[in-house]
Amino acid sequence: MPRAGLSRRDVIAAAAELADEVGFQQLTMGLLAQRLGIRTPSLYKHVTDLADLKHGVATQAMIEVGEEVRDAVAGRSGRDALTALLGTIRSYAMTHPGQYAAANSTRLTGPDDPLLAASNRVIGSISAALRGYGIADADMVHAIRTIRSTIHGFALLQETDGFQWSADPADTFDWMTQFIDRGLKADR
Amino acid sequence: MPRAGLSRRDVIAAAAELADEVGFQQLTMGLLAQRLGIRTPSLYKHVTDLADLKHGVATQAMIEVGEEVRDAVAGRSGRDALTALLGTIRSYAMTHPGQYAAANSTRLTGPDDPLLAASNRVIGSISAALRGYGIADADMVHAIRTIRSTIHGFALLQETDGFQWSADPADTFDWMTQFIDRGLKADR
DNA sequence: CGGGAAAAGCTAATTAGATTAGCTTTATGG
DNA sequence: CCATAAAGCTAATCTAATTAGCTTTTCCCG
Repeated sequence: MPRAGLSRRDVIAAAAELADEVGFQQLTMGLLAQRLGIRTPSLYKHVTDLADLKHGVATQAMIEVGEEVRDAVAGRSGRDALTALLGTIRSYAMTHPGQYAAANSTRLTGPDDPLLAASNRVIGSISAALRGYGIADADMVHAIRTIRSTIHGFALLQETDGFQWSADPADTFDWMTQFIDRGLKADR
Repeated sequence: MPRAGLSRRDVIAAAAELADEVGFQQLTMGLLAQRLGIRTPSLYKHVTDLADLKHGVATQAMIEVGEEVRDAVAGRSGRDALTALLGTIRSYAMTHPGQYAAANSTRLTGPDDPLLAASNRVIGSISAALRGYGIADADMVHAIRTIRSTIHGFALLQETDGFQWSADPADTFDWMTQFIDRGLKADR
């Protein structure tokens, strides 16, 4: 019989796709093996265990978010940059719910975790997007964290609870973007 | 042999405590049974299954958050109310990480889910806390969602990725509170 | 007081998933 | 061509959830 000829990269990519379909929590070795047309134990030739697989998906996703955000923010500043930043992340979260969840709910394995490096690249782009606001150095950390919290919270709440209320989440997102933009512009 | 004499309430309370210790995801029937001094299958006399148990923990937690938030906000307004609101939720998230995660990551089972009712009570308190800011009705939904997103995101980021952050998260939290306070005060 | 049913436990057995051990087959570089 | 590492496979183990069916308390009611 022919051989699938898989690499670690292939396996993780398939897992990422599967995670988007069934949810990151529901990602299972059996399901993935089935998807790849191999038996479950064969997966262990490519990943150490389920934790490693999930960590790989998280890292890959964070790298991708980092690239998209970098490109979105490039050449823009101030409100434009902020809008592009937030929009890109939200869009990623909506089109890749499993991968987004992976990227943002996976614990770091240590100080040399590639997920940390990828994460830092995203933070770098956030930082770049804020450059035009003239935020004091001392406030930068807080501003970045506030923005991360906001987007992340929004993405999660929308996914879990869907915002029971009738209003369109997209409108809230725009409102929130404007809210942050004004807040960052305000004298401090 | 004597009987434990447990009720559903007891079981859920023990599960909540356990969730705070080992993490909501790691909450297991076996661990809980052990904690209660009974055999695993006996738990099924009190809860339908693991999902029911976790949902019960989530609901209980949301009810508790609702009460704490209601009390914290009572008799305050404007910035005072906002600070009390945010501080209370953050404090709950820090002292009861498992229960906080439960309350905010559990999907509703339907429109008559008691978790939804509990959730709405929390939202009611947020709404009350914002009363003093004179926010237009049309903006209220967005303001509430923005605040929920912010706190929730903050709590989750701190928990997941948390100590990567060099600066004190408490400082960021204060900064964020002030940021929101100013934003809500601003003319719109 | 006595009986009996419901409640609360228990043991045994099944099932799904993850993981490990050890064997087999395919590619492929020399 | 062939030795060998990589990529698969089957069989077996282990943990956790769940179900079935039996036993023992409780405790209400006559």
